[in-house]
Amino acid sequence: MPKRVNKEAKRIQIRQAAVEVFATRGMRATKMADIATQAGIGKGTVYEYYGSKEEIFTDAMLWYMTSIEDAVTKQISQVSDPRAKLRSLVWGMIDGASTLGEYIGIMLDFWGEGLRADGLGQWRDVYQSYIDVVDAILREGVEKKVFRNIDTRSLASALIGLFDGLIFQMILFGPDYPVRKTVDVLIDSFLHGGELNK
Amino acid sequence: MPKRVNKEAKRIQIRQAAVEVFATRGMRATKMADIATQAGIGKGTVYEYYGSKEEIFTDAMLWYMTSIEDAVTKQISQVSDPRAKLRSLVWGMIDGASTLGEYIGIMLDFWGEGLRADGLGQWRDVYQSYIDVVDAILREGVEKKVFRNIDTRSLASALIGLFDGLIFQMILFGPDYPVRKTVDVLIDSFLHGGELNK
Amino acid sequence: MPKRVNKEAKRIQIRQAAVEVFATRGMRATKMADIATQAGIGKGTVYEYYGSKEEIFTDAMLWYMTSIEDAVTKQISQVSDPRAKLRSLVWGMIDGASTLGEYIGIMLDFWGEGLRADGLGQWRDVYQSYIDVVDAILREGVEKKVFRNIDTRSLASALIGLFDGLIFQMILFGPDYPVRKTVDVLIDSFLHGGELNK
Amino acid sequence: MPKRVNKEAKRIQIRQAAVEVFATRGMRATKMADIATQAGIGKGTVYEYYGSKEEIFTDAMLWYMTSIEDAVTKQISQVSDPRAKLRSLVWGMIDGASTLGEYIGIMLDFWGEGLRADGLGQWRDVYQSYIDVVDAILREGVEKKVFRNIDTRSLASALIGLFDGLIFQMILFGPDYPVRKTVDVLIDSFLHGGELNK
DNA sequence: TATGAATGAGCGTTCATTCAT
DNA sequence: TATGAATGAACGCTCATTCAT
Repeated sequence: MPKRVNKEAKRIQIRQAAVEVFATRGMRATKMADIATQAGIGKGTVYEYYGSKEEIFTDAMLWYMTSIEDAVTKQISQVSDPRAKLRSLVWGMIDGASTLGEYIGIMLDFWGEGLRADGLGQWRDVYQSYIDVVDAILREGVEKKVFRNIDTRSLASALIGLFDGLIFQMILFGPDYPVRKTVDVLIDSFLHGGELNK
Repeated sequence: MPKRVNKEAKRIQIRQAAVEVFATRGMRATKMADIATQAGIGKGTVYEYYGSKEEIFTDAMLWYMTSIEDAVTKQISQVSDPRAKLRSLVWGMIDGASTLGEYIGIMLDFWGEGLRADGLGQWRDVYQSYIDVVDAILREGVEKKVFRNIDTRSLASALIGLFDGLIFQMILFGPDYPVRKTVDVLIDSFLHGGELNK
Repeated sequence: MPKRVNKEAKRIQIRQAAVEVFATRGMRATKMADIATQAGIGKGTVYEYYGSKEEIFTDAMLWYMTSIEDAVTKQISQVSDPRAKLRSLVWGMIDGASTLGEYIGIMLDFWGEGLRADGLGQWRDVYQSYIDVVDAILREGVEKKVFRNIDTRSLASALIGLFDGLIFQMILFGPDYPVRKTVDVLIDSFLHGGELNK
Repeated sequence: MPKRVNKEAKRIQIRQAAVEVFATRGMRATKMADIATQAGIGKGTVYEYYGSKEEIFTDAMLWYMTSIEDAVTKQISQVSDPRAKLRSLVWGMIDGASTLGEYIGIMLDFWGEGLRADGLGQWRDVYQSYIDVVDAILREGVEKKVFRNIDTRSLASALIGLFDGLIFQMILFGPDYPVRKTVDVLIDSFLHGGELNK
């Protein structure tokens, strides 16, 4: 009988290795040999679990995005007040990305490569799903008369966009970039308005 | 030095051609031959004006970002009220990107490739410059007591991030994405606050 | 030695599976995995019975050629008249190939691959054996004064060559190719001569 | 200005190199690097003239077959008697192949690879063309009452098949194989019939 | 100066074979 | 004995860059 392996576990092992090298060197500069080496297996073995480099990339992307979404969902489930939920949401996203910490650079490739080719559909689904989560919170807030009667869908979209933009600057300016302060300021501005008096 | 002028004109011609193909196919999928063809010159000639594909890419990136900044600066110089300036600023960014319209896909590569390699420094400068412009507007508003006493630097950073995020969604969701409405809602939320009563 | 029998039976099972996939996809395009799957056994098991893909191929080739030879021998043993024997011979070859019917495409690989590498010797032996059979018939005919005093060896070689050429055209032109008519015409021409009067 | 090259001449140079290595090692065992080396050029240069290995192979095949056809056509144009034409035809084919002499082994690949994939159509055309030429000679002989009223089409097909079979044996048995005698015997048998008396 | 023919390092992928179980 | 997971040598093809003209 042949060696028994946990196929799924090995896929994860490879994906993990891939995320590490993708994050460091970028998708294009990452060679299959790099992934194999990082995973501690032979080059050919990678192809027993993934059909192509592209497939690994897509899988890594989905896993990463889903991980963040999970972190977010977990965060917001612990509070009930829409205002707190909103804060919690943004923090969840940031923390989700930060937990995956050193791999955050992989987002660059998600943005750069993920939209080319056929990945667009899945990518759109992931984003739509993000937006839906935020939208739900905002609508709850409006219903509970905690938020003004805003266009929740647009605002949700904007908040997700904001999140991406911040991630980008985290990467651009490095670990010294004060994400947390920036986020706090922004949420505060949103909640209380920036205008002095009207 | 009439030659000098021609030299510069040809560089621009090449850069323009490069932007077009980069935007359509993406940096990695763009071959030097494509750029040469688009520019209507020989493949070898490109190397008389640029040392490498990388150099063309960086130049295109800088030109694109600067173009947007110019559009913004022009927009905001026409109004004086900080609130109007803020709106004008965001609109300027969106319009800047929209004027460059069909090339917006190039942003994906700027994010994906621009930060790898040595372009990071210049990239940071460009962003810092963007943030400075926004910061100036916000500080002016605070000084004029139009805005609350907010952390202008953080907010400026956040607004720039928001802009990037929206550009991304414009690309992701295609021409049907309602950028303008989203932007309006967000600015409105910022100015007047989302919370119902305080 | 009951194991011996099983061993042999499995070799045949594998060879049969190999012939099927070789005929369909061709030797080079056939993967060891295909043969294993077709044989309903594991990939590694194949190596318990054959040392290499090359070895399977050679074995399949020899079996196929021998099968045809057997069909021929059987056919001609049923008649005694040299003329009838000659017809019977050619028909035997054609039928032998046709009985193996759908696998006829495998001949392409026998011709294309069989002569490279070290298979040449065995290949020569097989053909020599074919030629000897035909030669015997012709010599018998000459001795019985049924055929003219021809160079039987050369003619035998030519007839075998003819057979190969027809097989090739059967493959090339597909099932619509009228082998039987062509063969009839040829044998008739040989027996009665093509020239009108001498 | 760039170096001026005779594109067509270089294609021929590459094809020639390809024929040499294909004949020696076989199509599958021939590496693009081998062809390049043989042609005295760089590996990448080959791709300036041919899109793929497959394309080179097809081109070589067509050229080879056409060369033989040309030799045949030339041969038979020099005689007028159908009997002489028939002899001349077969000799033309053999000589055509022999002139291309040491490359005759390439026929193995033509048979083995040429029928797989999409080469089938062209291959069929080439053969049909061969058969047409032979058919014309035979029909002329029948019309001139030199040959019996035979099925010329079938016989033409058979003669072409015979040719292939002989080529095969030339390869199989090597330079000592007496092609010429075999051919002579066969043509003689055809013209005068093998049967002693009727 | 302008060109495009030439180049070869480099990489994704395949698959026959091995071997631990 | 039987298996299939693991492997890495091998190869077709790409394309940025060079340089002879």
